[in-house]
Amino acid sequence: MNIGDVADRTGLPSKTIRYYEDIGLIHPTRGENGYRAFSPEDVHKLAFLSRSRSLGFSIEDCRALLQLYEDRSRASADVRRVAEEHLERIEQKIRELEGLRSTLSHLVKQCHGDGRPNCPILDDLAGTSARQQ
Amino acid sequence: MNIGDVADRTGLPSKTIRYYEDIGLIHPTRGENGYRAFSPEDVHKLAFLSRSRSLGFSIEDCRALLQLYEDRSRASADVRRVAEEHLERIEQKIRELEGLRSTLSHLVKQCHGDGRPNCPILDDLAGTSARQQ
DNA sequence: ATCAGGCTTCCAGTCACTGGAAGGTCAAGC
DNA sequence: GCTTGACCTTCCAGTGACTGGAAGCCTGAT
Repeated sequence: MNIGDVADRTGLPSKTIRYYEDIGLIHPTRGENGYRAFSPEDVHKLAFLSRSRSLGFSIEDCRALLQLYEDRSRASADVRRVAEEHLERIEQKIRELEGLRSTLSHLVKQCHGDGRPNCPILDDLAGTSARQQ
Repeated sequence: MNIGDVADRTGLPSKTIRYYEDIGLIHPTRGENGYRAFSPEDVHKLAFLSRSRSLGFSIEDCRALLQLYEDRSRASADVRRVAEEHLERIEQKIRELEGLRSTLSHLVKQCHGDGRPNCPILDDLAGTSARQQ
């Protein structure tokens, strides 16, 4: 299968698929014309990568997960650990963003947002007012 | 004031301060020895940038906010719009991450995480099981 | 024969820094 | 005066995960 068809099937752009080959995630063979020739396993791996990336796993996590997937004797605890660490990073990020949201929404509410120059948001940024949160 | 003192005062690394000069956010003068000489206004601007960045504003947002801050005749509505757009991006990001958290925590809960190879997480990634969410 | 569209490689750019190398400057101590 | 160590300078390269674009080959249809 050519790269365009694989792109259509997996939802990954051709550019991304070439990039995944560059960094050694997949190893498609080549036809006589120099085109990449993707096997069903290649397509399957790419679908795996597409799903993993859409869940926010880093490329290196994806590499590890793919290796675990291909390792018939792996322990599910290994996979679970990767997923749990990722989940913790996501939860940490959510907490950070919620803090920002709280501060920003306070500031936005305080700003009358009319044509006058006085602005509590700028006052906060400049440190000329007591900080929210 | 030398860059190291400014770094201590603003909490920004020296490298970052030099970078902010490179991209035209600040314009410190130079002493005879070639060292940057930071005025109190420079320090104030850097503190403004430090605070804005810590609230997650992009560098380009910061540039706009700094310009608004220095513009005595600006309308607070302009500032408010920048902040509101940023707030919306943050809320969007939180929603995305909450979706990921939900999917991942389902998967992690389903995985017994012992030494056996059977693993619902990999099954999901490989598309061999019905998807969560 | 020609043309559109798909394929190839390679290079540069994104964002906001960060690390490191190579070298100039300064203040203190001997 | 000399050394030492902590500063400061510039410049280049790397981060993550692509993305855009240029230049050129290949294929299938008209």
